Amino acid sequence: MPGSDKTIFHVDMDAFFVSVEELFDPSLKGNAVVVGGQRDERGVVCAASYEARKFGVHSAMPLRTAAKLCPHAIFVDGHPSRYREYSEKVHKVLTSFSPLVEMASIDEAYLDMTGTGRLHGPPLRAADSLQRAMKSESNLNCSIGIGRSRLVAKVCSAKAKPHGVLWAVPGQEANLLAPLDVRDIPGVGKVTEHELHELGINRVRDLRRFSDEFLKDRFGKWGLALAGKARGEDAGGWFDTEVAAHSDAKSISHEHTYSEDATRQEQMESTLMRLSEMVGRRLREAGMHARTVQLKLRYKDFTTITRARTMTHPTQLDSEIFAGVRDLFRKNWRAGVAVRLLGVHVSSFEEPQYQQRDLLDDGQRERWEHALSAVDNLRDRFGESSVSLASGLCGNFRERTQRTPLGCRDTQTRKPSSE
DNA sequence: TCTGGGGTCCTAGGACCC
DNA sequence: TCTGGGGTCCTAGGACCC
Repeated sequence: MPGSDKTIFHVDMDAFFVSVEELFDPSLKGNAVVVGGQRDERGVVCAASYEARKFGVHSAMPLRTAAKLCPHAIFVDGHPSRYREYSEKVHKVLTSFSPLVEMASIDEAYLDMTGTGRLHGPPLRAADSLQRAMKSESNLNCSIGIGRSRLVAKVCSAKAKPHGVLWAVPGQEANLLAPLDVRDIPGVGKVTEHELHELGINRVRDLRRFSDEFLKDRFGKWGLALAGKARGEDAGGWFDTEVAAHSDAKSISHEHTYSEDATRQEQMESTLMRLSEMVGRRLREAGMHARTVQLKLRYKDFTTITRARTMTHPTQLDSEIFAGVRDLFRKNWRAGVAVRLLGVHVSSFEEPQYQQRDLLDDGQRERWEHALSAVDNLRDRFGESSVSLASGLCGNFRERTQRTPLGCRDTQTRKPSSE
């Protein structure tokens, strides 16, 4: 009988965003609640309470659709900092059960519980203790799936919701998966589901009619993984089941969808400036430097393009990120066509090589990075509007900055200086 | 029903080099 | 000069997840 001898827990918080919001406003409890924005806004549902789900509301659905399906729902804006705060509490509870905890996202985690029997008892008892500890220490409910692979554990936690526990007994994985819809396999989305249906594959058991070779030819590398998943294996087979602390980020991005499509170049470039500042700040906080900057541009009709540029040296400076995306924007925006969304994305993180190149230039760069970090700190302590950078100081563009009462910026980019 | 924002991973093609 | 093959880097797009 194949399989690892590991015991993996997948812990998934129940309606996480909604539950956190309820802690801050108990009057929400028991009601249909939609987190993500107001009922008439351009946006989608971030999370819905179980009461709202009864009316067909689910995440990623347009807010306006949710409002039609469930008119009595209470619409609440999201609060990312609250979710991060509670995510840390969750993480703390989990690490008291196993040293091997991998946060897979803000509200779910894998635990390697192998060999914890003497401390926590058999899997079901350990899961029960964990749920109780979670409730008493974070005030939140969670569901737990238990299996010999991450995949099986995750499928089980989904089936256990809400506030349940499901254990896939070793050796029974394939039988447990067989009757499930292929869509229940993590990684099978709308498109893959459709392609599988065309082959007559609707349930996981149908996958067994096809050889690994056939699935590989048809779906590439993914097909092979899929064949394994039907047996309950992780992507690299039974021996790939590792739970590891989270690896470093590979990209950082910020994007903005206008409440009304934009058509003015100055307006869009000021948005790109703001997004560049947000990205630069994240880089400085993480102590990272990026070599590739990318612009994302979505037109009114939803057609979307991305344009990237890789530089010779990595940066964390707002001005260099902005100079890159502004140039990409000017070269690629079809002038006059209304724009719905703009995004700034950086990747290819590398250590800067200060000594290697032009010493003068890089000495100046390093001083600028320190100066900007200092600005970040001041803004943290005294508010966003406490520091503004004078014209010309930010690099090869001039700006005049005004702040609205909300603290939002309206930056006008004027005549660029010579480049 | 009129479609967010933050990520990860994969594929495919072209440039370039040996 | 009629024309291989492998490797790496880069770009663009897309599927998928929460």
